[in-house]
Amino acid sequence: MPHPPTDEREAPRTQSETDNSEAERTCPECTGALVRDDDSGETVCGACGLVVHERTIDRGPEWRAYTPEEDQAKRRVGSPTTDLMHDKGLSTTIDWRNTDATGRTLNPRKQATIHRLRKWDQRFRTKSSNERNLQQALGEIIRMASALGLPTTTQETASVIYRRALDEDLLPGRSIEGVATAALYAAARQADTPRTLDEMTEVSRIDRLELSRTYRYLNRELALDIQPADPVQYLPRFSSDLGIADETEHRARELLNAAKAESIASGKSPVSLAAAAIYAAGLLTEESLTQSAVSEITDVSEVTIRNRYTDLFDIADPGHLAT
DNA sequence: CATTCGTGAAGACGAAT
DNA sequence: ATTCGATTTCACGAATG
Repeated sequence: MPHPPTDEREAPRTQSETDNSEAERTCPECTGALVRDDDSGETVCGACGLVVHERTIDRGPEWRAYTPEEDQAKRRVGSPTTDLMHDKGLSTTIDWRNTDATGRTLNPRKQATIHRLRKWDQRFRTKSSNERNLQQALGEIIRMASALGLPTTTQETASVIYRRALDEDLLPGRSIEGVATAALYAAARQADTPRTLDEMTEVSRIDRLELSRTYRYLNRELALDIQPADPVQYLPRFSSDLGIADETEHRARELLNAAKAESIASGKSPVSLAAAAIYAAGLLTEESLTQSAVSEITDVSEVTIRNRYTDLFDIADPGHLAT
């Protein structure tokens, strides 16, 4: 399946470039300061060495052809070399002696450099099997993320989390798919665009229970420290899925904020509260929203919606019931 | 007839032991 | 690993419009 020289360059590039502008100046993993390495074109964390941004990837062919003959001549099989492969397949080994090729001892500054190189060389080689594992996981993460409409930044966060899990040997006994899904779930929550467990399991091959277990495991072992989701974060998505008026969504937001202020929200499932708030707001704005409709798209049972939305009315403003 | 509301049994989860 | 308390869900029937 040869790809045409020109067509492929413009089409499917949409969101990825635009949001790379002046992103964060600290490492997402250890919050150390980021350092720009001009030799490799990478941005690297000064503290833990995490590579944050690799060079922009150009998936098109790196050559151009102006005649059919030229096209035939330049066409070849395989992808262009990219920076995604750390050594482009050309591994080397570094000697352990602190001498140069003629046997002379290196000066201290050079020794330090070599020491660093050796350390990284070691890491790269011992990680080669992990890298293959990572490739597969990243593929899954990207696939699921696009199915859920999650942006590239979230995918990057997910891959960082996955990498950490890999580094800490958290994988044995767990499926790659499971950890990948859990990492993406965690990343979505960290980015304040949470997806429900049910939504995740729809695009993943693992079931809800395993996802939930794996996520908790990651959360604890990696000390991800993710706060419980804010119900408000679910509102925009649910609202647009239900096709309700802005007015209604706005009322729902007010109800949730009131609930938060009265600390009614703690201990309850955030998704339930969001669903209940939408239904309650629908009553207030006379929008014909049935419990079953809300239940349908939020995956919250009608019973729970009933229980929660009465709570919301209780604390919000007891005078509103007549309208 | 559709929608809403209430109830009790049952499952799942987090915390504590 | 088990137990306990709170929350959510399921199944059902009743009331309301």
